[in-house]
Amino acid sequence: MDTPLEKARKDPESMKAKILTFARRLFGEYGFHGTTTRMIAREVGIDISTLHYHWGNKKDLYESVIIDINGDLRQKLREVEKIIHGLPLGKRLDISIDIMTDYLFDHPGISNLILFRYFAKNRYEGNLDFSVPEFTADIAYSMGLSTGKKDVSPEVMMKVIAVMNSMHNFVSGEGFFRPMLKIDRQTYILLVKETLKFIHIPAFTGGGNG
Amino acid sequence: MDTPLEKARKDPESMKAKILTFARRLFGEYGFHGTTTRMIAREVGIDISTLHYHWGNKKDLYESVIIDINGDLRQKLREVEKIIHGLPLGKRLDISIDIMTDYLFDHPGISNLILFRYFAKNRYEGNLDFSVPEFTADIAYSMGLSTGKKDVSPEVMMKVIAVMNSMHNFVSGEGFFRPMLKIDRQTYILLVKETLKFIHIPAFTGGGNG
DNA sequence: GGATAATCCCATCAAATGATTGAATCATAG
DNA sequence: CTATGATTCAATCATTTGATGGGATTATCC
Repeated sequence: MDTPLEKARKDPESMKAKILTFARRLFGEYGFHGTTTRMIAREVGIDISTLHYHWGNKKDLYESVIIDINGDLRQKLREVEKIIHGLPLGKRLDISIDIMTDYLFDHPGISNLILFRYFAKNRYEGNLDFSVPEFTADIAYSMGLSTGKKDVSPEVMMKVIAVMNSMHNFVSGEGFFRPMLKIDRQTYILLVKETLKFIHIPAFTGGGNG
Repeated sequence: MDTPLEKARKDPESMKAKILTFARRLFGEYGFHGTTTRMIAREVGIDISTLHYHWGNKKDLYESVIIDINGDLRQKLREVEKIIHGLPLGKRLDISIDIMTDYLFDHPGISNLILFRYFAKNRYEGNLDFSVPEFTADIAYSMGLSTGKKDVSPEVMMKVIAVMNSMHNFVSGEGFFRPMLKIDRQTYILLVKETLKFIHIPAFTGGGNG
């Protein structure tokens, strides 16, 4: 018995998948309360009742979106982990920043929704999310800041959070920062990578760059 | 002829000021669409009509909150600028991080609302905000990254944004990160300062710490 | 082809939400 | 005290919003 989310993943052309895609974008842009089921339905080009038919209520759809982006992010992090494995720390950071920045700019809903969950409350009951501590610990291990993926210290967790958040910030804040800087998208993405490397690499490599 | 905001500032005991205070907190926690006028009125302990009497419609109140936090932030930044003036860069960063972190933890609505404006869209028309580029340029000058407060390069603006955002992130994200790390508030604040210094000081001082 | 289930839309509902009206209350100057 | 204006609240409105029921349409299986 597949869940609606599993069905959607199996058939990306299905109505379920289409709704999920637009829901991700809109929830990411406007937040949970800022997005109406009618907005989502209108974007997809369907009736609200069709939306409810496929995904139940709004909260269920939202939670499916969250689970979905966590899945995507987990997969991408594993991919990056394989690529950088064994390289020196400076190089690991350099490559991770390049790959993850490109990926997040291509999938802005991920950064948007992650930040929303960090900073905004829902008026309805919030479900606990175990993905963030899991990811954070994994990255700490992958960066060589921890000897294992368990019992990572708060100090190290904070450093990893700082790195990840600065990426999400620039990706999700593009709509605000880019008009402010009056630069085009290509330049902005390049500048984001440069800035991230400028800020983070010295901290973890002791001033050197490799 | 005073605007409602000016009246509220003159008399912090007034109903206008009281409403503004609760509105700041709630808009910061739940965002524009996540906050209802009834939620604000209930917190203040008044009727919705009283709220509308003092502040007009919801959007006007929200914009007053934004102008208000910008004023507070501008004042605090000037204060910090005076304190760190003339010190070496590493020391300037060290002290700025201490003071601003304490200040923002004492006034969490500021970080919350700033981040909301960066990352979330409103369904209603967004008004341009000229405070952010202004503040950013001022900080760039204050950090010695720019020779003047005008014509600050995008590269430098990005670096300043990265520093400010990492502070706002930890302040605004306390409700998410602190339970995750299972540490008390005091420890968290200390850890935030340490992490911010660990990340940012090496980048701007070339590896040294003074 | 015909039965069956899945998918979709029109019409509609109930609750939530932003906002207003008009009457009551309070403060204060004359 | 009393008239005037400022402030507050109860009641109410119009719209938005989440959600559903029932019928139409389409796909699928036998």
